[in-house]
Amino acid sequence: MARTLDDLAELSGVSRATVSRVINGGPVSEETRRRVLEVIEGTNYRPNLAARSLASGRTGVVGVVMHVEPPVLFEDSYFVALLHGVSDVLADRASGMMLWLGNRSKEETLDRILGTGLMDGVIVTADNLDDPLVDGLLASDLPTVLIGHRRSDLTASYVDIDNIGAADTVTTHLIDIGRTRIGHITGRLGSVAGEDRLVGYRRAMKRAGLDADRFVIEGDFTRPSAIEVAAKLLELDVDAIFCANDATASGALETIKAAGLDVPKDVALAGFDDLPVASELHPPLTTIRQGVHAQGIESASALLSLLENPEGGPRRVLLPTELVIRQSTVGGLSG
Amino acid sequence: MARTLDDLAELSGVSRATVSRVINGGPVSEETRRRVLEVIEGTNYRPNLAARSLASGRTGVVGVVMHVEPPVLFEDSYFVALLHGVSDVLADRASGMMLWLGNRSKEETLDRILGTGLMDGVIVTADNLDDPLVDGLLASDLPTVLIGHRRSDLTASYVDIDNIGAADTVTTHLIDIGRTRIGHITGRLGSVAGEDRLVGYRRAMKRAGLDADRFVIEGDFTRPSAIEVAAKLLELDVDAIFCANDATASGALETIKAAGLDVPKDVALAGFDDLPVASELHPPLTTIRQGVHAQGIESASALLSLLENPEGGPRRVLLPTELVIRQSTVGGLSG
DNA sequence: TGTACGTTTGAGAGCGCTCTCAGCATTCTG
DNA sequence: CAGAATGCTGAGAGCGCTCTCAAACGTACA
Repeated sequence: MARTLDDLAELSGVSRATVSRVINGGPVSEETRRRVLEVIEGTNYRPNLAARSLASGRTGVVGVVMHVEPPVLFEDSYFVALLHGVSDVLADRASGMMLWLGNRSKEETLDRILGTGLMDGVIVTADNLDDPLVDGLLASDLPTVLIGHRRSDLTASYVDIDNIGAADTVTTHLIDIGRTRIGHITGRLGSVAGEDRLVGYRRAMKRAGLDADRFVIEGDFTRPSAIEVAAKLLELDVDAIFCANDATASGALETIKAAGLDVPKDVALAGFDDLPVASELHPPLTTIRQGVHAQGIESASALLSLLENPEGGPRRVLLPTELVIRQSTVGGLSG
Repeated sequence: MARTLDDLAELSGVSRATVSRVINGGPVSEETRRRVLEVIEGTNYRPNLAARSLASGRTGVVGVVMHVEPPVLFEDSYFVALLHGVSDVLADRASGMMLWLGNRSKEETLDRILGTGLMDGVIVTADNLDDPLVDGLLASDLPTVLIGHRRSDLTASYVDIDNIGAADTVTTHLIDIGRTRIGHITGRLGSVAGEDRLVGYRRAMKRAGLDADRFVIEGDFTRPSAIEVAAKLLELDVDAIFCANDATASGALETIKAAGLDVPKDVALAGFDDLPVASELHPPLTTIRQGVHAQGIESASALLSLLENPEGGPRRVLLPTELVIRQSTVGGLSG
């Protein structure tokens, strides 16, 4: 069984270099190529990635960094959806995907990632305004694509959505259906999405001449925290709540129901993400569809494109969002 | 900046071999070790993993294979929990984790995994009775630990639970509270867990002298399918349903409520897994706690132990399960 | 026929590390 | 005190691949 290029070379009567050319698509005469391919066909030869990497500096392996706390990973299928999109693209075009989760501190994780030196590039979720892991990756010479981005990531490649605009849109929808005492359970403050969605909420409220501060309460993107803080919002007698994501909305709904109130009659409810949970709630949730799977796909494509053509400058993709209106805000709808 | 072992060797006035010994814990005099470590401290030297791998055949990278369809990955936090447990252990003791999902066929995935040749070993979920991916990994020379196992995996290392016993236990619980027309929505048939839980259900029913076939209906571990098939079970006028997992129970609950029936008064309901969703349902779900996170931890530990000491024979771990009784079967309970 | 050029191929020098082997110094044993 | 055992170190041979360089062989043109 042929194990190395030299074995193949001997079997097909050419040099190692020529076999390498056949495998990697270098210039080889048709006849030689055919002969070598025939030999390869007959063996189960697999190139040794370590050797290739050592010689060429490339591995075909891409890193995916999602430095999130376990509870968030569980609670919110956002990351799973993202991962799925990324892996769809990588499975086709890269030879492997290394996953880095939030098991260790960001500093340690950064150190490991750079220390491995086995990846051609990384995709990293940039949730936080202040994030040494993202900073470190951008500062390194490892090609990096961000999912989400901070205003400071001027020269980075990223895939993102317009959080401010989308939050404005959904808040405006609540205003349009006649609500005036509209609460907002924020995402984790300090996170890009959390802060930006708050900005969008404020913008819409102010434009409508409504109080933009009184009904804001801090959440952290998780359902349990929403269950807790939603009660405080109800004490303020709100007639609508815009939640920073669907998991938060699911928690708020729980609290609203427990208080004996009706959605949407007493309190209209809206989320953000449009993950499967949104359509499974009772009533189904009005939310912002942000195409998480698409974000995964786009970020992986951007990274691969960056690797193929490093000279092409940073890749920047801003994906569209869509307001999905369901019965949690407009009760009469079917579906 | 020191980039290679030779750089370090020159800087500290010893040979490359000695520096390598310091880094890898070989026999070196205290003084030399101290001097070399001092030099290393001053640089940000990182060993080149590709070179190390090429020379030693080891990489410190471990593969995790979860060949599941995307909907399942979303629906069921089982896999996320598993991944979390695995990564907790690997983050400490291995240098990286490659993830392989179900983006391609099992044959192709197998080919890629073996082709990469970059992993010291793999952990693979062995869901299916018939699984070419698992067969291929076991037949290869890549050290492999299964999560779940088939009866045919006689010589393999695995981490598993007693599905039959646990299903018997939960079914017996339904019998104990006085139910006689107990339905079962199976997991995906063809899967080890699905089949074994059915066996456990049958065993308990037969022992109690109840009809073990009439109320069995096929599901596939997903919530949507459960919503659909639960209706058929209700037509048979069941007074309890044992669902093959929590996601299935969540779907069944939806259907039972939609039919205007009360849980547990009219229909008692039980699941399997004890994922977060179980305690979030209304009423909270009686289920089998199987410690998914622990399974992840155990499987990773088993693999690392296998890598450290290949002579030690296969590692086999059978984890305990626990019946968790909540209001979906015993209405009067608090909590 | 001679020169120039393009195409195809092979030789060989690494890539950065591990690991064996041998050499030397030192200590222990009888 | 000879000889054996032990501890530490350096030299050097790979691991399997890529990639540059130059050779060899046409072919085209003057």
